Amino acid sequence: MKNTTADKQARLFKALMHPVRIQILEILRNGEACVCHIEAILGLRQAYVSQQLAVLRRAGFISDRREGPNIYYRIIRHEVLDLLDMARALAGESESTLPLSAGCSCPRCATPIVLLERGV
Amino acid sequence: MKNTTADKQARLFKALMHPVRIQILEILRNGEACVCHIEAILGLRQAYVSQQLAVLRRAGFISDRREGPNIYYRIIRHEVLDLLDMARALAGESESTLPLSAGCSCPRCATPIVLLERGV
DNA sequence: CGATGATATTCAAAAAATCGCATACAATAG
DNA sequence: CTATTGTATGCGATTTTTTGAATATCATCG
Repeated sequence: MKNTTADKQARLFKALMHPVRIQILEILRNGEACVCHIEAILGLRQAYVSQQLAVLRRAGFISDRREGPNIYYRIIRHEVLDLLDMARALAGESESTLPLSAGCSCPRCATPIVLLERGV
Repeated sequence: MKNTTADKQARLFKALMHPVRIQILEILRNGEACVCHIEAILGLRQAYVSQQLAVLRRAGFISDRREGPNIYYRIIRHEVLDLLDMARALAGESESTLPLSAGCSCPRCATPIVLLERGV
């Protein structure tokens, strides 16, 4: 595998060239989320979401953390969000219309908002 | 073809996911260039360069202008250079090492530098 | 221990991108 | 008009990506 500057740049863009991966990053923009959460928001199968998460992980954009049976993903290279913003502007879109909440069964979603706000 | 915000963003990244196209944009960063020029700098065949230029043109990043037998390409969405810069930074590279001059037979290249500087 | 729920990985088929070759086209020279 | 030069496009073989289905793993509960 070649490793010029252009190759490295191309690999980053390659990881972003898929709408589902872009939507996943938009979800993670608001903070950690478990797979079941992403699955519920996007209406996609678990295995498929896991695959796309793996691509983003290999690209170095996100990382994961296990909490009991759930695995929470988060963005570790926040610059990638700037890339998304810039591309959105170039595409002539002002907002990314994405449902950000979803009813999934992970403990975080199951916990009433009131308690979350109290930091419980 | 779907047309959500994420789809549009993905199409832009798709046009940038190839090292040769990134290198072409880096060449055009310095101003107009004809196909023979790009061909000479990158050491690629003419038909191949034309194909990559077509992808960049369809993505709306560049435009062309005919001058006699030569066709000069230029960037029309300069924001794309910001995307390249940002990706380069994310890749941990500070400079794009790219030969910017080349000996090709187009009138512009054939004109001695001295004359170009005088605006001839 | 076995069962269950959450997630990851593997495999294969379908779709798309890459890239070389041949050819078409436009402009100029003769 | 014909030949030549600079460029574009069409076609096909190869490679890569996508996507679903099946399976594996890992933590927890009983």
